[in-house]
Amino acid sequence: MARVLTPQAEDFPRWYQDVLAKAELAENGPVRGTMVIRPYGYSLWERMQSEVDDRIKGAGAKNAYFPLFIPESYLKKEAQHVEGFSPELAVVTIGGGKELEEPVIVRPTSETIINASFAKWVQSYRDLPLLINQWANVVRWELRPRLLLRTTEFLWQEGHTAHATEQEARDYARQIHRDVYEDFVVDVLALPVVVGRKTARERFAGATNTMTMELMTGDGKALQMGTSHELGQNFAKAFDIQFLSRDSRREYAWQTSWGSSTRMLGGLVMGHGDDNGLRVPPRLAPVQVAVVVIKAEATDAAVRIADDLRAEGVRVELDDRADVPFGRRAVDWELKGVPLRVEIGPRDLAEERVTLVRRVPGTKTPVPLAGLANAVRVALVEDQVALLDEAQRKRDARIVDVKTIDDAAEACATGWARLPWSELGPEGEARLAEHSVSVRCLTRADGSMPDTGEEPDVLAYCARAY
RNA sequence: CGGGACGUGGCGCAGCUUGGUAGCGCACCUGACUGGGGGUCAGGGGGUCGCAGGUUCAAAUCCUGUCGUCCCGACCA
Repeated sequence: MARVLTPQAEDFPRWYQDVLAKAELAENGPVRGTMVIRPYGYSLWERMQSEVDDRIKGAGAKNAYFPLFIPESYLKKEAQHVEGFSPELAVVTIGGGKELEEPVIVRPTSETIINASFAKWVQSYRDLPLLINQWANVVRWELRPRLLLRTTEFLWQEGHTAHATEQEARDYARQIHRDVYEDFVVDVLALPVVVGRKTARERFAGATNTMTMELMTGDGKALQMGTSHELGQNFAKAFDIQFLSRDSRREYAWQTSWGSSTRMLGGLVMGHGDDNGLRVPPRLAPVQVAVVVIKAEATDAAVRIADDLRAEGVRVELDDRADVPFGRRAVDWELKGVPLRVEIGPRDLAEERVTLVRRVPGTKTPVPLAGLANAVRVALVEDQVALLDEAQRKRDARIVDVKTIDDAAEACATGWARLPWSELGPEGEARLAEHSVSVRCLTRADGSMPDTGEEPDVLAYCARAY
């Protein structure tokens, strides 16, 4: 078979687009930077939503919905926030055929509109903590869109919370980052992310602290997979979110916000794709096993096998398209990254077996019918682990420890650089920016999250970013 | 906004230098044979060559203008 995809560093974006198209995940929309998510891509997103939503609820937050349109004046209430977002806003000036008295913004994020509600909802310490999450689409008119990685419109989840104390807000932001984001990305997506703290330069507009997860892409760049912010009292003061404390004093709430988006779908492709298309980790896969009928006469047997696997709790799709050549169908499932294929044809039937094809190790072995359920169960577990291990090995091999800024800039041509933050500092960070290299995050030497930006001995991960 | 390319069936492209009535691959439709990794054969549909003006007997091709898109840089979940 001809090799159709080649993820070489120099044409990685091109390869990425090919995977998206050939695996039927997504394509560009008619307006620059917008996207069409195809049904298969959306089924992956639905699985992500479901897994993330479970974890969010596990952290005690509840889902709600707020308006798409935000009055322009709301954005302006928090000075850093408006400064950070104003270049990329989509503004509506006409409604119902008439010029609007006040333009409305299509939400780029919902801190302002949600906090306007919070101001009404929060009166007493008994109303806290207030833990809200929203699944929504948002619009940011970016200068350089890239399908799924940075689109003008994207789907995401954004959490917004208010707490009585700074410590409680800080703890909650960390809890979300660890128990929702890191847990999901590592355990379900099988993507090895570096978790750390943003420098002041890279912080979210309006936040006092931003925590991030950074993924290394196939071309050695960095992709931010999700962020959690401590907002301090910045928005509480701007929107007047005050409550009466236990000792009857008026206090401003302490807040957090946190988000993860359809970019994770792009990250999945970037992190696990290979020359033959996408590879989907079994825990995420909407289709874990494709049961492929080779010739029509095997259809009845295939239906039974599919039903048996479903009864075992496996997500199965039957492919009985006898009018499409077998080779075409095999390649289709491979491009889509479905973890396992169970192929069944006359030869298998004659010997009471099936052929089990595994996407991750690329093996193809005959399995007796009686042992299929077990073989599937084992393969799904092993291949989940194998994907994470492989991605981690590749990543670690391209992280270079350096001493100087020049060495860091050079290392970032092909991978990531790691050096003590004390060697770099804000000045070094600015110099790296001239090479299009940014400090992705700061971690302690043991990989854990620093408590403050001023801790000594923290390490800086530097890379070119998407 | 600075630098560089490109606009030709649904997608990807050739043709332009040297004007002569538009072609290839993929996809699509019909039929047959097939089927254990993008299969074969035969037949078929679809484009006023981004737009406007000019030169010419004749323009996808030459000239002028215009619109749009993409890539590299600053921004970013």
